[in-house]
Amino acid sequence: MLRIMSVVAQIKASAVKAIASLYNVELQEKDILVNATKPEFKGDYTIVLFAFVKQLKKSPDALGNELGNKLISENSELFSSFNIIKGFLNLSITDSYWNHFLQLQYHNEHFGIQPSNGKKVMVEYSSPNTNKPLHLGHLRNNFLGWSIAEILKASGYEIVKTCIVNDRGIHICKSMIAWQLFANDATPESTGIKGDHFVGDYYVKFNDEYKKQVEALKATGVSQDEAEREAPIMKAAQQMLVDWEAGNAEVIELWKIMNGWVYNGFNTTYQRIGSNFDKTYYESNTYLLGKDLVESGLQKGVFFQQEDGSVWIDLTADGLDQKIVRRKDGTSVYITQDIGLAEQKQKEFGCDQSIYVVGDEQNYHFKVLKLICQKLELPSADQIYHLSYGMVELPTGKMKSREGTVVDADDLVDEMVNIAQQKTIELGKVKDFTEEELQQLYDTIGLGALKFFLLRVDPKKKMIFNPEESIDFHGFTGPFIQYTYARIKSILRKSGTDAVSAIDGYSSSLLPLEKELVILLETFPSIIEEAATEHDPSKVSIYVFNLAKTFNSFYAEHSIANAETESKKTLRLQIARFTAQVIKTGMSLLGIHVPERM
RNA sequence: GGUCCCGUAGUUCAAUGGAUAGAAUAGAAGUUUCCUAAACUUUAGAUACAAGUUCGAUUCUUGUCGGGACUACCA
Repeated sequence: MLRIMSVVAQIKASAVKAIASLYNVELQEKDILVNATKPEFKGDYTIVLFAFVKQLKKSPDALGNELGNKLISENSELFSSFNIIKGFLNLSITDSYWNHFLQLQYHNEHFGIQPSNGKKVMVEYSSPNTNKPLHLGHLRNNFLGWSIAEILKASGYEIVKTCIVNDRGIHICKSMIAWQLFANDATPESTGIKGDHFVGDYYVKFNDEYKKQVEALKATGVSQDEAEREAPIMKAAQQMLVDWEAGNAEVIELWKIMNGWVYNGFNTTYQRIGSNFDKTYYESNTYLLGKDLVESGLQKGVFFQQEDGSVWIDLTADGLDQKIVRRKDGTSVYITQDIGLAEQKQKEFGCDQSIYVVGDEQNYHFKVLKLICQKLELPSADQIYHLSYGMVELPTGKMKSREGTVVDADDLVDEMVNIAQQKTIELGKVKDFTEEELQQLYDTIGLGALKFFLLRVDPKKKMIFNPEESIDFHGFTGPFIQYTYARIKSILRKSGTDAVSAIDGYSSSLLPLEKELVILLETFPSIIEEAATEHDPSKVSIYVFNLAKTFNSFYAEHSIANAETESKKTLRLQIARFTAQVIKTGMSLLGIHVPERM
């Protein structure tokens, strides 16, 4: 595939060359700051001169003039003119360059997609517990994981998507106990309740009953602590965990049945939101991993043993605390499992990087995990990358299941799809669609709105979701971009896309909005690159929105089908087709579909 | 107590140390004989506070005030 250097890269390269020949000074391309020129000034791209004024011992104006003249004389096919304002060298790119670029790329369906670079990256995301259904936080996690995987794929990496299911532990036993006590053999089938919700309901029932028992005990005069320890239902759950670990057949059987219900529910949700994994790990299989590493760590002197037999690592020299890695009863803890799992993944897939999409509440955990792996000199150590994302919060603060303020994933998806349906019917533009096509359209729009809402924000930052106000379908939203796409496709259908052909000579001049669009389109590959290196899908979201917005202005200002001349019509059709292509690719990097009509 | 993160229009979000801090939404005023008005155009509105570094600070440093996370022999 033909790879063209981006305009910005060309500007940097030619500036380095010009400065070398003018002043005999060797600069690096990264030393040269090139920005898009602000709209109030003439030009397309701007070189900021201050950075090397001192080094070259020139006044900004003199430097700008000499550099500007040199650039134009050496690169006449690229630069048409320049001006200098207060230390900023504004460069205009020739229309013929933009035309040439457009002719080369407008029909390229893989524009922005890099060929394989031979490297493999693992992305772990979702990581649900099997005692309750998925919620809004899981959605952000899933969409981020999916999008990062797509963005890295587009950057040339091979991707392995994994999920670790937390399917064992006291919380699962709580649901199981409550089911035994209160269900009277009810099942998701008998009640018609989705499996994960069904099991989640018993988890809630457990907590209700537990609370009652604690209160009852306290009424008899025991302390809060003791009541919490002695509540019969809690003791039953703890006993069940012991039985599970001992392999008690009856308990294991029930555990399998209830987890099966939950997996059915999860699968429905994953399918609905378009998420999947290449490999799913289950903690019931991995929780014993890492034990042997504790032994070797002890021998290497990385870990130390306390008198009670528990094993620790001292990270105080690294500014962290002491951390336990094996309990006194010999069982391993969460972090030990994670060390073992990291090694397991490494052996199984041999990836160059392993990305964990996990909330920022676990920043400390991953810092410790990486550090321990490094101290143990494990091959997996340097591949660990924690893609830490902020929590989704309500205006009132954190979502709390105990207070019933959790926004359920299935409910939210349903709500979004319903709104999409309602608005589509109101507008009445697709009355000829079949029922199946309509359902698909509602899903596309509803999920598009939801995914875009969660992916338009910098992943590192926490974000606020207000359940009182539904997610918007206007403005900086998924449906806005989908609508722009559908509009373009409509134009192309009416004109016949095959009619688009090369225009004569690359000489036709571009109107401001035409040029703005071509310039934006040209930056798409570098946006993907930036999103990949920063692990930040919001870069793509913002870009695609700006592209759609610019196209809509263009569309309102200039007619495509009834353009002034035939060559203008061809040019605009090419721009429109190219824009649609980039919107489609960009949205696919976010896991969002675009409709042909809406 | 310790470690870390965050304070930008009424609200939700942008801004690799660069020009007059961008958008969206809510507000005000407009646009439909013509390619989809889920659109377009115009308008008003913000860097918590105080010092410092710099030609230049939302961005870097320090302090103050406010908010949050983590600091489990839970996962």
